[in-house]
Amino acid sequence: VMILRSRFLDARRKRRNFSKQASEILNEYFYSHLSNPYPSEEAKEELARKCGITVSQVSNWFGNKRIRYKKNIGKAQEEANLYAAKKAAGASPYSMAGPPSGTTTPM
Amino acid sequence: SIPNSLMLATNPSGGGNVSNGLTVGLAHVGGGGGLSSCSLSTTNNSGRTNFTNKQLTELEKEFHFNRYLTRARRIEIANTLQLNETQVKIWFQNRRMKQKKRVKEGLIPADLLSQQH
DNA sequence: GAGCTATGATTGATCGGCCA
DNA sequence: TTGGCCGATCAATCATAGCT
Repeated sequence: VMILRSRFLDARRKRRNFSKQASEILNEYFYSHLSNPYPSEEAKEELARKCGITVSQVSNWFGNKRIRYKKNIGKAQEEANLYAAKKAAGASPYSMAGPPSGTTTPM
Repeated sequence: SIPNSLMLATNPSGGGNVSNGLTVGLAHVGGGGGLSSCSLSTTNNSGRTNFTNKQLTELEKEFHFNRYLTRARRIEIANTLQLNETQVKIWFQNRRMKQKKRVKEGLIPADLLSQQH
């Protein structure tokens, strides 16, 4: 693991956490599409635009989210419930076009 | 009936890292001093190869010379770097995708995609 | 400031689809 | 039918952000 490689200018070193609003938008989409958390290219573009990040960043976010959700479903369940409740309350200021296809108990 | 569910680690377009038989070079991630300047790559427990700095440098050099490899050149590079043909092929494939992504994000000039030596 | 967790990015490798 | 490439994704890991 001492592989240092020539990554001195690795972008990872300059990362910034996404804004809270962006995270809300992404999580909202993720948890409302739990049965198929794979946004299309178009959906990614829309998410990127709404979040103020790049499509690649949206892809990275979903890639990380899917893996980490799987690794700790129990912990994530809490978050899932949170977004499920938000959705149920209709308080979705960041709604996306297109039909949600998720439930809270898939995966 | 839920092909795209994350359940059971299935996904729509493949992926996944079912450990394969790739075991080029040393078959273990050295604990302490394994600096990447060593010429032999190492493979971790998940089957992922850790290319050495030397291997990466040579691959990059070759890529900048030509984004696509002929079969003959691939074999040559594989032998030189002590990697197998598939690893070299996949590395170039991933490298092209990486370059494409960077061009798309405006990080590097688009004309690189059409350069051919 | 140390220690630990959360999180965005990178990358070797896999999978399905397409094409010569 | 075969092999290479593309596009998307996985999974592990890196490096930093952020909280205690």
